Amino acid sequence: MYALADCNNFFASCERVFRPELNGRPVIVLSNNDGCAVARSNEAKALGIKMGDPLFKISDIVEKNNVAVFSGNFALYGDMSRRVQEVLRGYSPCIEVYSIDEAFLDLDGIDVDFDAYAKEISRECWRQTSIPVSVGIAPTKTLAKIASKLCKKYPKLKGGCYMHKPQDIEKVLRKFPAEDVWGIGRRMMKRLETMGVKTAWDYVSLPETTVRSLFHLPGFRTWKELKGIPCIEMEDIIEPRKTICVSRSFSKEITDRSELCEQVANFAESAVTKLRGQKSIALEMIVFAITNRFKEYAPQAFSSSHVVIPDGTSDHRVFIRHALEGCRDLWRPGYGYKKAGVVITKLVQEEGFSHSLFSDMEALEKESRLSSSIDSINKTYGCGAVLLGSQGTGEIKMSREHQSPHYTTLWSDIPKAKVR
DNA sequence: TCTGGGGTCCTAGGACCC
DNA sequence: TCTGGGGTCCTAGGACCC
Repeated sequence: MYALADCNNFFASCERVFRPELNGRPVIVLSNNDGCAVARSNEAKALGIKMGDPLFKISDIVEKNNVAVFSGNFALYGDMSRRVQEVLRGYSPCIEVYSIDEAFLDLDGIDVDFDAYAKEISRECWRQTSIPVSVGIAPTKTLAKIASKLCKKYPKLKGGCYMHKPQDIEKVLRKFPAEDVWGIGRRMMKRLETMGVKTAWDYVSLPETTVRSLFHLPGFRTWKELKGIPCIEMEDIIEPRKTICVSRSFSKEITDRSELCEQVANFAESAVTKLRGQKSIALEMIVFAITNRFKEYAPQAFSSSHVVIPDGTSDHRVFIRHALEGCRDLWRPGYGYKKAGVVITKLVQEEGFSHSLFSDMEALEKESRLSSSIDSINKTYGCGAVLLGSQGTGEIKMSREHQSPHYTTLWSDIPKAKVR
């Protein structure tokens, strides 16, 4: 059996933990730059606010209904996520953190009343973190996902749902929209519609040969999982990332090359910090900058530069130097760049990596010590405590007008309690 | 005025090998 | 006239996820 624990309206719920007066009031959380709604409380969903709606398009609804609006506060969400994971670890020795707000638990070898177990996990998450969590338990990951969605729909399930009898599963799948199944995306749904497939049960009822030929291996796996045959395994060991990307949209378009370079230096610094965090070495990267795709009449550009790092590096200064070369190379005058980023496309593990025969090992050693010092200072005093000159002030040009305090990650923002 | 960010996997096709 | 057979690796593009 597998459990899926999914935090309800996660970012919005995080904001409510420290602002309990917002319970009952619609809450939305915005993407970077205060662009789109990326999380909505149930009340906000009921108002018709959709995932990804740009704020300026829903400003009427927001004002009329006194919606509480927050800029994304990812330090807070990351920390709350970690707290929920801690609780979950108490319920299975094997957990896979699938995303910031979801985790799978392998329940193999655990012999309990699973329905009660699911409800207990949910209750305990709430008790320890004040985050509402839906827990679905079923014979496959795909079915566990569906079970957890049922919890959100039916409050009487008290946050936990165990689904395992074939006749129960059939009953659920007959009513469950195919497009809400994990693994069935928009493109696939379009094809399914033309075949008359509307529910998960319709999909399961397709012949195996049809599924395999039209939807290949991924679609076939989903089909089997819905039938109760597990074929998506637990990925409980954290593997190093195969690509690392840091990109942002700017609040204002950038038309000056040195300004763009400064931003790219900051993205590169952030990327190299992630790289070092997983003990990898970068061999290639792509630096890109794009214009505002929504401005139909403005000249459009997707400028990018492919940078090869011959000896590989995980050094702050060397990496940023290469990123800046890329940035200068891709720059085209006459465009207003709205977004840019750095993607590390080829990386290898530091362990076992051999430098080129002609590398200056002494210089490398020196650089490596400097890089480690940068890491430890920034770790102790916070990201951006030490910067390279090319990063300017270290700030990314973004608007964040509605950000909540860093309640759990900054000493200065810890809530104060008065004793009377 | 204003529109997010970061990943993974699979497949087909080309290059190259013997 | 007639032109093999089997591999691997890499990449781009498409699909999916949150």
